[in-house]
Amino acid sequence: MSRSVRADFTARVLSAVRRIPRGRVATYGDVAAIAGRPRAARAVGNIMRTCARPDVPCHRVVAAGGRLGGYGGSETVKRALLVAEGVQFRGKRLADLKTVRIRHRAC
DNA sequence: TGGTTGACGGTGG
DNA sequence: TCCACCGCCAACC
Repeated sequence: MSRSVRADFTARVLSAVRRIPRGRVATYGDVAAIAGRPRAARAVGNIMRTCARPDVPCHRVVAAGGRLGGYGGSETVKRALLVAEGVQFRGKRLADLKTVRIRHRAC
């Protein structure tokens, strides 16, 4: 049972990341919340690392505060991908997180 | 089955 | 604004 729950959580996480539109981003916490585990941001990072599937735009998932996070240490690549999608940066952080951040809570 | 790891979040100094 | 500590959760050995 627990395994099914985790598998479902993982599936929801992948699905949530896949739904992030181009030019937008989401924090690990947001993805975790959408998947049903608001406090599983760390687990989301692990899922991203273990799965790392091409159909999952993991580069659109950033850390809280507009920071990039890990991404294997090559944060430059991740930043370049986001910049290519129109996301503006201010140094190592997003220039406007609240603007590009997706909102799963519809108006 | 149990312990460790790690692409995090929030708070305090 | 930056660094360190603690808490949380899934994957891996």
